[in-house]
Amino acid sequence: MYFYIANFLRLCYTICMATTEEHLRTHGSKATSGRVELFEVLEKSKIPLSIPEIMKNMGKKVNQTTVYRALESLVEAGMVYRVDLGHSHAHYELCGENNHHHHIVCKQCGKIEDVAVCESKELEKTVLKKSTSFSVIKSHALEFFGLCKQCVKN
Amino acid sequence: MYFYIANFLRLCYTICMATTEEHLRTHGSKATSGRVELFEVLEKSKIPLSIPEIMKNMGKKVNQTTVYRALESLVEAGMVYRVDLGHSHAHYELCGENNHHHHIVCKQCGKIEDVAVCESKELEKTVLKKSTSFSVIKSHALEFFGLCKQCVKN
DNA sequence: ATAGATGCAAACTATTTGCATCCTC
DNA sequence: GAGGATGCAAATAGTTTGCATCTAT
Repeated sequence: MYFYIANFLRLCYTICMATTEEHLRTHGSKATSGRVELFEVLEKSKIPLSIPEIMKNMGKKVNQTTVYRALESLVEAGMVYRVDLGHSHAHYELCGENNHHHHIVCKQCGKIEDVAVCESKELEKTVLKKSTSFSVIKSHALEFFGLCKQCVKN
Repeated sequence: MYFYIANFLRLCYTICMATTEEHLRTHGSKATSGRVELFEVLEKSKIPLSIPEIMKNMGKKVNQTTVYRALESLVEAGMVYRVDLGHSHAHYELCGENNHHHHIVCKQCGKIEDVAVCESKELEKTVLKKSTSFSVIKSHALEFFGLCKQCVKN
């Protein structure tokens, strides 16, 4: 019985690894153990992570420079978003297939919540129509800043 | 004749200074010569400026720390916006009374254009409705990234 | 075999802090 | 006169670069 469960789990793991690795390769990145793990750290997180947070969440010790460079190439390959949350450092987040979203950040405690609202297509069309010197929009950033219920109470 | 023009210009200058100074004071900031000039540098610029750009545009030499601190208090007082354009440093821009707007940035050449599009009120309402843990929205950031016509050609 | 990925050291850039002095109100 | 504003020096944080070595394809 335990044998079968173990086997099943191993299978899951193999499949999961395979898809992550495949995903990296199809986007022109080498599937090194470091990048696979970096990818999975981002995958597990519900909110955008800073560089130190990413490094903390990786089991294996990785060099900071390597993380910067890996993220840079993942961003360029369109697998990762770089998010600016008004702190003076970047946060990173996986580009989900169908979960394009934005964020709302508490100015007091820093809490981050995902926001599903986005009429991106509409917005981008309007912007291009109004713009005099731009003809292509590749992406956009939309973040809200406010107070969470907890902080409003206090 | 020239005398009258000169006088007129002096009057304009005086009025302008007076309003800038008054503006600073009513927002709880002291109207020092440095802050007045910082304010006017931002006022003259059509696009958000970085710290080095601001310092370059100020006639008087000012310390970088002072600029950081002045901007910090102007942002807190709600007179200035801090804008993140995907570079790894902040840009600053005056909050106009009735010209709330956003930006589109060229990924290739860095060109910045203002974008008038914004259904802020609508958006913020929707966001609050959907959010589980937030009840107040103070502000939002919306920037577009793409390619300007010039860069598309090349 | 080769091009990309990594680690280390060091440079560079961005931002913050402490303290003494100055200036506006 | 008091408290905010400034300048200087130095610390801290964030990011980038060069180079030698390693590794996935």
